[in-house]
Amino acid sequence: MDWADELATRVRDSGPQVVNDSKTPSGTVHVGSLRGPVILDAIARALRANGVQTTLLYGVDDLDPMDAQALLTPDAVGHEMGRPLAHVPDQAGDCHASYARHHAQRFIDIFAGLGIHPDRYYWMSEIYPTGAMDPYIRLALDRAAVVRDIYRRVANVQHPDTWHPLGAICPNCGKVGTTIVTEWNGHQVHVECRERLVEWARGCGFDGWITPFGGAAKLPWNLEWAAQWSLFGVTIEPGGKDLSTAGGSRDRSDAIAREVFEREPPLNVPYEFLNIGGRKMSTSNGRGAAAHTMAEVIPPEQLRFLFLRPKPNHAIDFDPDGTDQIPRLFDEFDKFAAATAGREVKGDLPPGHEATFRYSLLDPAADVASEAGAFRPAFSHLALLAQVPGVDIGQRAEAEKGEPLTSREQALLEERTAAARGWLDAYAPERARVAVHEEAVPPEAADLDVAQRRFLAELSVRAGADAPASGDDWQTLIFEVARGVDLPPRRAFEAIYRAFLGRANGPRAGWLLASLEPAFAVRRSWEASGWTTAGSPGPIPVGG
RNA sequence: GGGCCGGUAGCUCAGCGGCAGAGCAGGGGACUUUUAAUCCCUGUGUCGUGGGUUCGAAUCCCACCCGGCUCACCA
Repeated sequence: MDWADELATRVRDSGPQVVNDSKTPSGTVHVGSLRGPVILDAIARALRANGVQTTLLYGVDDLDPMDAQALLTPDAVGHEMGRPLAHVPDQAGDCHASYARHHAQRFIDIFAGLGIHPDRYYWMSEIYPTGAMDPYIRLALDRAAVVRDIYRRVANVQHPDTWHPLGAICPNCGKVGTTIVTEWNGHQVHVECRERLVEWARGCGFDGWITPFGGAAKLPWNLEWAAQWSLFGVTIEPGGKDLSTAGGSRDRSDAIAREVFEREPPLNVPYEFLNIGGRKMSTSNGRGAAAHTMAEVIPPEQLRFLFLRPKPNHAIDFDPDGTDQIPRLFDEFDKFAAATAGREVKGDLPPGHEATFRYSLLDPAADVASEAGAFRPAFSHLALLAQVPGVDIGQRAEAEKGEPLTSREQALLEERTAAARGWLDAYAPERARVAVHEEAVPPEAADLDVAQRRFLAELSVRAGADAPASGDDWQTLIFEVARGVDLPPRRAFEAIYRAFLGRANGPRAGWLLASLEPAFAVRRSWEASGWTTAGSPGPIPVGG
């Protein structure tokens, strides 16, 4: 991801930078909408790494009108639709001051979990009453004709000549989505709260003059955006493709910044979205897409990595459902970590891979070398171990590493194990699942050759006699018996996997068998061997 | 209709003027404690199509085809 560092180099000599983004807290968030904030954070980190004094701002546009009734209780729809989000009561009733606070807080909590810590959150519902927006409101009203011209020219939207760029909050019903300003006399605006201005909310019919300052009115979206740039001195602001399209919101706000507020707009970093399975992300496209599920399965650093690895203007096609994309994401992350730690890695690495790793870390101040060098067991291996009862994953990881895990590595292991379990629950393809076929000998056992069947028969007899109790006991026995019948260990293990799991490979066989009912282990070995008490190998009684 | 992104090996993608690449999957082999481990070997693909520029094009230019997203009301 050299793009962030390139950007930083580009603005290095332009003085302090203010990076900004803002969001309307209209409701729930899906994973894809986190790409913007992650990019925002990476830009801020890259600027700081390049010695640029940087302020990271995040705004909550909570004076925007409530326009989604899905999250309102039915009796609240009529009264609340069209009112500023900050004035709508919290529907969840969990002690937030408003609907906007509730949703914004949930969003902010996600930020923190992803290592995103803006220097300041600002709330438009708090900014307007201070009068800070008044100069911009005045400018917008004075230059209403210019604004109308911009809409016509840039966005091909023709407003009536009486239209003024201001959203007054109706002094009678408190709604902002239903009002229209038709006149401005330099002190006051003429407001009409129309019953049917929009389909989604009802106006009260108010008609009169109000003073539009100090929180009595808000600027419409495109003007508010441009005014924020002026108010906060924003120099960089990434924008999703929904805004950054030609003739779209960003173009309009850019023109407004230049022609109405007379300020050069900030540098845009347009970014693409995250698609699920080549389709637009939504909670309805399958079990795979739900945001909370995704967050359970992908730890924060891998989620950051997912967003930061591709260039911002490349769409991310993520399809975790029934695929190995999540294990691959971990493998790729581990590869970047290994490379950053200076270890030899297979295959190619994109330019700037060290930066990608660094900016994927949760803690901006983390010791990159130590993080990169930390032991991380392979995700797919964990997913396998997680399916075997009685396995001590911590012990296994330690054995693999060859020395005790540090406390950090212990934490990584736990996080990753939880992710693996979540993946198995929600997304994993059938071939990644391991299940003991309890009912009958799996069909895959039919492929066993005579030597393997002999091994299973012998194993059954010996296990019946020795009663191995632990995984180690079983493991030793397996090797012993294999040696006894002159079968290479690899083929011996394959025989066990086919007989019990119906597949050619699996988790450590000794521990697998130790986790089963001893009588069952003995019986199944015998059944799958096709041996009879008479001692001759007959056909294997294969079941479903 | 406008905009953006993509179309390179079975899959995921890198390469973006100089001999078509990697990972994974697949195939073959080695390994007597190996556990989807490790190691070695294995890639003949109209680089979406058609033109053009160039000594040389997957790469630059033009046109087109296909796929996806997005904007065309508000935010």
